[in-house]
Amino acid sequence: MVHNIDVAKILYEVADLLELQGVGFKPNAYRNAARNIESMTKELDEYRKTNNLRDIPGVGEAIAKKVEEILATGRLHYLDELKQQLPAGLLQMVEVPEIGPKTALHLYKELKITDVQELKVAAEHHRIRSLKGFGERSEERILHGISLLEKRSGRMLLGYAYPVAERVREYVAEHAQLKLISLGGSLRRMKDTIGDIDILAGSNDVKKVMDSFTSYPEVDEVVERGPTKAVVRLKDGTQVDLRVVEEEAYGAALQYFTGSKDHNIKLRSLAIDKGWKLNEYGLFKKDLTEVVARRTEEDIYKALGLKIMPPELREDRGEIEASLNGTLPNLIELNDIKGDLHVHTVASDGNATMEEFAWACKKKGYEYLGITDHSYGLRVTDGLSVERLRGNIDIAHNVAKRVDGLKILIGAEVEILEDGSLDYPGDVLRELDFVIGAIHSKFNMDSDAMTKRVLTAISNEFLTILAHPTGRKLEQREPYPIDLEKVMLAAKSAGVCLELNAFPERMDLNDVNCRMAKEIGVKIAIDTDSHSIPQLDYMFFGVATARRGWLEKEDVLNTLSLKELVSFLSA
DNA sequence: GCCGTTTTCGGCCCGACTGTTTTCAGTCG
Repeated sequence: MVHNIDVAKILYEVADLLELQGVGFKPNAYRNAARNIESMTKELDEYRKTNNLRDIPGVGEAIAKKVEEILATGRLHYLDELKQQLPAGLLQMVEVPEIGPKTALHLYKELKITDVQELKVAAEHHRIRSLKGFGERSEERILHGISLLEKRSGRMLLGYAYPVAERVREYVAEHAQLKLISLGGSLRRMKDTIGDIDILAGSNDVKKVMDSFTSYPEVDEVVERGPTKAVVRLKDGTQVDLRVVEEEAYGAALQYFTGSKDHNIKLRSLAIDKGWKLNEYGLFKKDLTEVVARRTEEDIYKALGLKIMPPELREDRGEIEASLNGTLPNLIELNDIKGDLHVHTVASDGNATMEEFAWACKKKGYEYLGITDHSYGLRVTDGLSVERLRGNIDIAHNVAKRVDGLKILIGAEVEILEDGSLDYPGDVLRELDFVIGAIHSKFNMDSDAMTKRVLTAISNEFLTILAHPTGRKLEQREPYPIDLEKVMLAAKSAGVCLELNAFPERMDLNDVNCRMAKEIGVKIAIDTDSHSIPQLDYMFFGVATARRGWLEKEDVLNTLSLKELVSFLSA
């Protein structure tokens, strides 16, 4: 089966190639369609049975036809044609910072440069400076860009970028004595991966802010410094952008720099409908003489007839429409979480004891903690034999005597074997408070087989939670092929929960899949999969991802009180 | 290529910064 994400991928590629050819507007049309398809909560294959593909925003006659072809064949003839018209290496050239589609095409036409390697040689031999519009500095920049590209290993994970960004923000706040300073961009929207760090400051002393920023001890290179904007690169390669606006316009700027781009475009068209104009300095009457709103984000949204919405929702996935008709979700908050149901102790591959975890969770104000060491089948993690698993139960009894006010639930993260059976026999599983099932091996089964494997596990009467349901590892491993909709429908009728695993590399289910789960009506358990005490804090990012998936408190298992949870588990 | 209650053509978000230029094109977000 062809998944939505495969269709989107092809459409994105078409967009990139068209852009390279200098075609105007079409690339955006393809990208828009791809984005909307990517964020759909129903598979296209299913969707088109009851709807017209053209009902999808951004999909018209031409793209609908192409989507049909992709769904039928998994390929797109048009894309193959485009690929033949230009060398594939040009797409990589565009990845080099400072090289865009115009430059790449120009270099190809004038100097027959077809990939990054040839670009590097040409710059080193000073063959580029002879072109009109290029000079010595251009060659330096290109070489610098290539070296950065070689060093750069994709996007940063939210869980790791966030603390880095917070440290910069706090440093500048302290040194420039700022009150108005915030993270912006995809980091503020809590996307699971981050391209660079955006920080926004509101101050009427720009120089002081800029100086503080560029003097941050971790800064390796000041890439750019203008009157309102500076860009630095930290020693670890992270790029940080800072914008400074006057205090009066902070709200408008924060709204603008939080994005997303598509969210902002839609807001701007709302402004245009009212005869206004929206930019990072405020919401204005058309001739820019009169300010409608700009001091706070709330003012901006209110003036446009909207309720202010959490940054996590601002992806143009229906939040503006929901705000207009008063159906914005009341998103789950970190405080709603009453416990963590997926942690590994020293018994398997964790590095803290059950008691250490218990004290840490009690300190967080949790009501319960689920211990889930690995089962025997996962040897690399020193998975527990039945005997050692029973040892865990004894440990729990002892810890319970010392840590009062926190209920320890003994579970296990049990391997889902190739045939879908679980790694402990039923009479052992019966002794546990709950059971997490997970796949850690044999990832390369085809979609039908993998789906069947998971459906078999779901039909096991002892399974409580399906861990990291797609098996993806961000920047490392694609999700394994699986029919998630079938899995969710089965989980719903079996009363099994799906996990939102908050470990930064996993973040699985992702935001879009969480929303699909909500629509189908499957409960989500947000777990950290902690192997050490500090990792318990990943809950913050798990909740953020749940919020991006429009989840409310009642959609999440571990917002239940202990009493409610116990009754759920015994049902 | 898409879209629409200023609609079936003619728009398509908007501004900062840089380098190579004397007024702007390209990139980026």
